[in-house]
Amino acid sequence: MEKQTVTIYDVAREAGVSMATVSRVVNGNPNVKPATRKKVLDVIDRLDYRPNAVARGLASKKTTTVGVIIPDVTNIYFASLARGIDDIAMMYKYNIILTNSDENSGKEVQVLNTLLAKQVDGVIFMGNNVSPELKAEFDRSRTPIVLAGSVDPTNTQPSVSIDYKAAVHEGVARMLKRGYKRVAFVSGPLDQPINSEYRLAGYKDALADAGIDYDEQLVFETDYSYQAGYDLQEALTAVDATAAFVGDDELAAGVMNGMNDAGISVPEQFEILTSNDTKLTEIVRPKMSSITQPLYDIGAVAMRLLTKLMNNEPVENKNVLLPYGFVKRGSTNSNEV
Amino acid sequence: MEKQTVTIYDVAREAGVSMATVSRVVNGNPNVKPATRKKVLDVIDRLDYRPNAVARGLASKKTTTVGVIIPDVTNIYFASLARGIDDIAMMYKYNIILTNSDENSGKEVQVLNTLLAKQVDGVIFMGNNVSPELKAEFDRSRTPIVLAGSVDPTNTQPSVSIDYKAAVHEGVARMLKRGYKRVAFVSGPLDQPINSEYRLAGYKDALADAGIDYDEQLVFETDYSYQAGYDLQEALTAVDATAAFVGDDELAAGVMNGMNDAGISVPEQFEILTSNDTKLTEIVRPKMSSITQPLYDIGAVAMRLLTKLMNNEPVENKNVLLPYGFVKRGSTNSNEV
DNA sequence: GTGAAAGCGCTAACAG
DNA sequence: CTGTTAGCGCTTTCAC
Repeated sequence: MEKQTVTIYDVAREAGVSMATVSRVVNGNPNVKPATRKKVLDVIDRLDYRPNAVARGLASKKTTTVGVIIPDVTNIYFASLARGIDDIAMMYKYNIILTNSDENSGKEVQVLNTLLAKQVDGVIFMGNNVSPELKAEFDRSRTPIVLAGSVDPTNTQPSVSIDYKAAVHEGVARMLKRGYKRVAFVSGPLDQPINSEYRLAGYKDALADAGIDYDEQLVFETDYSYQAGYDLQEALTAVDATAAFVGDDELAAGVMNGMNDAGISVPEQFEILTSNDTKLTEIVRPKMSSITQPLYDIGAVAMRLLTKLMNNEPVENKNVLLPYGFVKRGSTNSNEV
Repeated sequence: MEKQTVTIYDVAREAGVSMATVSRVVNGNPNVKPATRKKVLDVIDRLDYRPNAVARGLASKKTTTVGVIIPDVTNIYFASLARGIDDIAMMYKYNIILTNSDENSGKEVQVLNTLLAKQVDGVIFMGNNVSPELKAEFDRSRTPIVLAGSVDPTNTQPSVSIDYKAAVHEGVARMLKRGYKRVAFVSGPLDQPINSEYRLAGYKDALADAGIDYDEQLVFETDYSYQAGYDLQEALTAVDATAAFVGDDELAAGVMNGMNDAGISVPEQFEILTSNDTKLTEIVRPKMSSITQPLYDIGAVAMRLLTKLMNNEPVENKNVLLPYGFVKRGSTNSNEV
């Protein structure tokens, strides 16, 4: 498996200079006479020399690669963040080692360890449940780790996300204000803080504001799949829900299709407000009203934050909250979302 | 940036053995007395030693990481393949460096080079247009490279995909047989061989079989976006197309929604057959009939093939074609797809 | 079964 | 502006 044949020695010899000089021109060190620089560059070109990044990493203790832990690339929400991450990473000359975790705590810990073993300069973690073991690893690591589109209630780790609680609070409040008294809350697993401590909390706040009693029957905990949403129709109608806030777009699309297919038309007989404003919201019919959030930017800003951390640059705010908003589309009735 | 503090020396000293022995136990070399193995393992555990993969890579010339070039993670089709790739990679203890190329030839070449500089053990390339420059890099590289869900007409590179030409041929033939004489062909850029030399060729074959003249007016070349499909409605009706084969699901969703929103109902007045059978086909209304292909498996098999190539294992067939099929859903009329 | 020693290819002082 | 010299942390013969 000869991947690399020509080394820095070869070009040094060919160019009649020392390897230190070759290293300098390769690294753009200005302390090289233009003439010798050109000479070296020519040899590099002729020999098709390509610096071995592994050797470089060993000597410099920097690999210019960052690890990215993602629940599932196949989920458009996370994929959108990943795209933002990769673009900024590339901009700053970093590469990304991407690994799917399936939100499995054991896998997350294991994956983090192999990333650290590979000496990544930093890691971006996406996932909604930072288990105690994972948290312990985070704390132990001297490598910067930032959370993207994810929250850890302890707020002890750098992160980039939106104010989920406030967003849901406001979104549900708007539905309530329009007279929907039986607004269901549909989300992924409630053992994920993002669902329980943020979204559900926001939902409860909205209820409280409106003077409506919290009814546990209206809370539906499922997994994030389309099918799970689709299958919710019966349960939803059984409790006379007339609207729903849903924590994930694919899940919401399932709920909507399930309702419509059962003859309960959205939005006339049932309103839906979803959470992530992914392109899915535009593709389904009716289009879904949604909380809006800058998906790409969450990833991009997280990566940018990470670059600062990796370079020990000062960071004013380690827990950045990006702005959210609302779009009114076909799954809700009012003309003000 | 002290990422790593304890080295193999430390554990060797602590355990009272040589670093060679530590290396042996770490690598599962059987030539170590159980007693010393245990002793070493204990120290490793106590010191929380984690082998430095970079040093390992330099010494062994293997990094256990493979590069993956993907057009865009945000595209559900490619993301599905990527998931298959990562799962199998993980199974074989490899990690993935993922980079988006946007199908930009210059970027692809550049990205491939940085991957090779990072000494990846292999690379998986997804992309539908292997430019001459890229091809030259492929040929020059001694690192195995396999194409996944992509084709290179020269068939000179290992690859895993389906028989696009035959699939389209058969799909269009079925529509034709049902009396749709004006079947449009909608695809991404025709400078991509997958669209011109495979899909369009299959379309033409079907036409020829049915004794229908090829009408260039029915061929629509766009980009792969939802919006591009949506905007096609006028052009499609202008040429009296009564059905369409579409080369991408998101694009197809656009075409379908564009038609329906314009009052031309699918499938009653316009049939649509799409290509990738991603989950999008189930989420839209009506659901879309599609060519089926084992997305996850294409990625998985490609990665498996790559592992063999990386280990110099014999490979019977370097260009594997996985089976395709058809699903009849709501966007076509017949009861036999 | 275990140790000593020579690199892997490059960066980073330190001289000059 | 350029060369010398140590390593970086680990794998891998080659002896014993």
